[in-house]
Amino acid sequence: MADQLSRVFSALADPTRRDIVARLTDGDANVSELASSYDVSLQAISKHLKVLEDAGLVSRSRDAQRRPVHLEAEVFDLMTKWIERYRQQAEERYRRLDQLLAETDATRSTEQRGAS
Amino acid sequence: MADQLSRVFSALADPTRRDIVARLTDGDANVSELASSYDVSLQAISKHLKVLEDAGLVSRSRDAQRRPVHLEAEVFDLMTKWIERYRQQAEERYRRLDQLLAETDATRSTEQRGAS
DNA sequence: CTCTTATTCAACCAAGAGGTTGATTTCGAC
DNA sequence: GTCGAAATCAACCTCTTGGTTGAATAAGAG
Repeated sequence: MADQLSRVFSALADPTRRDIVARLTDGDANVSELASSYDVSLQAISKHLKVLEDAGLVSRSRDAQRRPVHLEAEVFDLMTKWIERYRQQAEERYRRLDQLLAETDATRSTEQRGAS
Repeated sequence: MADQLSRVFSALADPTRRDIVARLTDGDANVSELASSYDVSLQAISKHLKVLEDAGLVSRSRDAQRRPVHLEAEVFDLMTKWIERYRQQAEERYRRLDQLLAETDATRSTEQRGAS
């Protein structure tokens, strides 16, 4: 479908799916266990889990008829890396801007330059 | 529409919009400047910017006919907080599990307890 | 085997997303 | 005032999404 980062962000754009993720930090759970918390059908939750699985956010094993859902924490790093990169770049830019503004007066008298 | 967290995740689920965000870390840009980088219409980019603005990821000021787009870094914190909370909880859970497994032998002889 | 439980598959539907093109607004330049 | 550039609005189209219900599959329990 799309790249993984898109799938991860897209998966977490839904409140029900974010709630499922939150729930899974307390431990693995079956589809029906998860479904009991929401007022949508079991099939709807099954679909949500497929989306989370495709994004790599959860994995599913097998225990008789049950399919325990397990949270995969590693994928969060992918997002964190993306976010932090741009957040830091943005902050860096503000920092440089502040510095530039602060230097405006000072530099005028001494007249020194340095390429970024 | 939806809660802000949903809007933010949803906004970043699109590769073009993520690219726009990346582009904006280099500095503000007009709609047409941004649009020139992509092979979709200006109107499509205008729509993308509206989505980013509704999510609080960018803001737009006015400079004659131009509408400079500015990246708002603060909103990233909202996501980071959400992600970190569950990532840490998940890691915490693994840590406790490891500890539990490690204690299984040791505790058997000394028999001491402590509620978490 | 048959029954029951857990889950998925399939078909369908309404609403939303992302794209298009054409018209309209907003402002500076002439 | 008129022209042109920048951007948005509006109508439309197609594909996706999140939901439904009903049937099918998988696997333990009787």
